[in-house]
Amino acid sequence: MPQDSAAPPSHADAVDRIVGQWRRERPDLDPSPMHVVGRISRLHWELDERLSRVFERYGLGRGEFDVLATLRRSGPPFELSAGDLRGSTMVTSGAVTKRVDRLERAGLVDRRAAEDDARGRVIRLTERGRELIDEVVGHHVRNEERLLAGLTEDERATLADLLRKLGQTLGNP
Amino acid sequence: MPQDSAAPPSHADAVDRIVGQWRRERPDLDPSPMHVVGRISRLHWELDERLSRVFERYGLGRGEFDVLATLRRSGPPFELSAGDLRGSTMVTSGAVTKRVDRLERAGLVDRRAAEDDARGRVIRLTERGRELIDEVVGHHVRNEERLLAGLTEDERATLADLLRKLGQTLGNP
DNA sequence: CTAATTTATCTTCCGAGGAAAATATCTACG
DNA sequence: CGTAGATATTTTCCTCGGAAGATAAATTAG
Repeated sequence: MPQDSAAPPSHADAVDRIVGQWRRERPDLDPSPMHVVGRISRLHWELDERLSRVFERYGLGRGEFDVLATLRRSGPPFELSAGDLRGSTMVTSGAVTKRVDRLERAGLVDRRAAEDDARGRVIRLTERGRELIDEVVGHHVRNEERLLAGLTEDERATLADLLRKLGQTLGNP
Repeated sequence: MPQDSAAPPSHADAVDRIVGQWRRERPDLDPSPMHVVGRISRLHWELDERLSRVFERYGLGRGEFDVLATLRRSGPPFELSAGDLRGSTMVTSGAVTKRVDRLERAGLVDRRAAEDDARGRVIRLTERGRELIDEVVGHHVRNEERLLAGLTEDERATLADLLRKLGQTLGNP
């Protein structure tokens, strides 16, 4: 008896079960895209959960970490405009304002008017902010490394390439 | 001149640029896990954005869609306890209560006491709810299909397998 | 059988971020 | 130069979901 292409893999996960339910209930639909889309969604949820634990240990939320990390990796003098931060962090301008508010209150960044454009504001890591993010990022990447430890080097590379391609072709076949 | 394993791919994306920044700023760290983790995060964001558009066209948010879809794919009689819904949708019990509140107000589900356990509540799709979710799900899977159109069948299968494996080994190497 | 514990759901309070309006400033054009 | 329209950021109001406590009912211990 030949293999059925719809046969579940040897170790089914929650997404396989969901796809199976849809096949049974709606045989007119092809739910196979969920194998990719649903897993990205679930993995994001689980990763976020685990990565947040590290941030919390330092009194940071995901949003604050993102801002600090964006400033840090931009290099000296560790400053960016609010608009730059919005572009890097994929949130609205209002959210950037509030994230920076919290970080400013905590003494991790400061704000000043831009020299050339009085509408603009320059957000800069303070010394404390730089020290903190440098420490957190170390824990963060080691945490990520640990989470990926179940995949071989080759698998990670293949996965990264496919995800890159998906991101670049999303909706543009 | 041999290839440098750190050389960026021909078509770098935002994550490649971020990893490059970290390599420059923190050469003591290995930011390569971000190639996978960072892309899952970004893809989730973009997918959520695009998938939500379909839900909005039917006056639904992601949360409401999740509940309706979970009830629908569970099969006749399209009813589950609040606890079952919590397990499937990865939110807290309070969030389930509120999602169901909204759906109940919209006449898409109804709630009744469980027969065997007076603490329990049974949430069931109404006729309108079933009709609506059946229509939305069709659009939804076609939307997902379109979003994945840039990947070949083989690439999708490989991607799905790697994501499944990652989910199953997360933090358990 | 009664009291303590556990379980299922809901309620209350709060924080994060989105949408859109409000401000302040810059740029262009007549 | 002066005003209309763009642009950068902040403010206001609102929704969603989390955390933790409240309720009510089931289960278990004695």
